[in-house]
Amino acid sequence: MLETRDNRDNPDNIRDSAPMDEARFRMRLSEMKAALRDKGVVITRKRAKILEALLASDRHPTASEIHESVKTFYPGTSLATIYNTIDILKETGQALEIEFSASANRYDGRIPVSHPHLVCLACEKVEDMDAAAPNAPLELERVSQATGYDIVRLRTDYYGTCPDCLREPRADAANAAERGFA
Amino acid sequence: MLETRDNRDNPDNIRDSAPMDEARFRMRLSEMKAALRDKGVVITRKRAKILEALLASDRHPTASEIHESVKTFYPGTSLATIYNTIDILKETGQALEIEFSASANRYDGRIPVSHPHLVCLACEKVEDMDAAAPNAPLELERVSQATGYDIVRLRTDYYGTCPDCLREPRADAANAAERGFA
DNA sequence: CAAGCGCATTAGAATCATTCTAATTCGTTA
DNA sequence: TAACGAATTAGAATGATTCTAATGCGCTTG
Repeated sequence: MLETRDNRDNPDNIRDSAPMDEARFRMRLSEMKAALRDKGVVITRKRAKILEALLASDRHPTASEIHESVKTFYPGTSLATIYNTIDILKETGQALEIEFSASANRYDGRIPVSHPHLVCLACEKVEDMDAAAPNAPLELERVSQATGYDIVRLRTDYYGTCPDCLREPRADAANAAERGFA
Repeated sequence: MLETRDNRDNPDNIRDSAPMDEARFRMRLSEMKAALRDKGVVITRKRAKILEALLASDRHPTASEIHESVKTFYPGTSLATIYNTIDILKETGQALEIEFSASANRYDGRIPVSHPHLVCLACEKVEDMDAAAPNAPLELERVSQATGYDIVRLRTDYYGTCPDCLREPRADAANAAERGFA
């Protein structure tokens, strides 16, 4: 079930929770594959499905959610394979890990460079926020200068309750389950 | 062993890794205790030591680091007590949890409101960055307006390598151990 | 001072995401 | 077809955190 978009209601909306359109999806997918092949990584059928599952989800999937999705095509797939592939994606800069300790980590393959996220504490969904992204590289440079650190990545997350959960304050667990990865 | 400060070298330095001075330490400590008492929380001797350990560390301690520290005073102390107390601190807004999934979470009792952190990927130390803090509340309001979320917290972390680790690129593990919680 | 109540604390088990290990399978090239 | 290396696997291991059920301690009240 696709998420309803509220963007019409608010012209200044800086949320970006929409599913990718077909063209963008395919472009990003071949971009990822090309980047992997450049590093000598073989794109197996399972790995291809993992990339697709990562891109198809509009809520930043967990390893286990990707696993569920891939298993519908290749039932025997092991969770270890998902983690292996995610590791490669992280190493090659093709996916961003969004760490959570309470629950499972989530992954962003759509926009692998640092950008802000909106995290809903009720349903645990993670949305991209495009607005502030452009100045991120400058920001890294500025902070490196000021601190003496060699800064390589910036994490910016806004935590709160999303509009959907504000509207229907049901049991958190049920709410979260309802939005499960398709 | 105290951390050497490089701040003299750079007047624009926005790092804040110095140990608190005695006066600030005591002020913040009684502030925390007062806040807890206001909520009806009993300040036991163990809990007091936990607060002190949290404030005394200049690298944002983990639960286990706090545990080690408290055990030098009360050897029988259980890790569960540390986690219980941290939970209370989180609930009452007196400590900030900095989540990591790869390793243990770290806690900030010195500045419990959202502010940027510098995270060293080599030695895993976490430093406060004061500079950008003032506009954080405005930022929350702006993002709430734009997204329809009810934003309650902002997390901003800069990841990279700290000046010390850049200078002496030793084995990461040894480096990290060397800076252990005192 | 004694009795009783409730919170604090405990040890250890349970949970859960992630990583590791060692064995097996697959794909490609010779 | 044979052989090699990489991909994949099941299941064990790890490690932080949470849970559970029992015990202890301090405080109040009679």
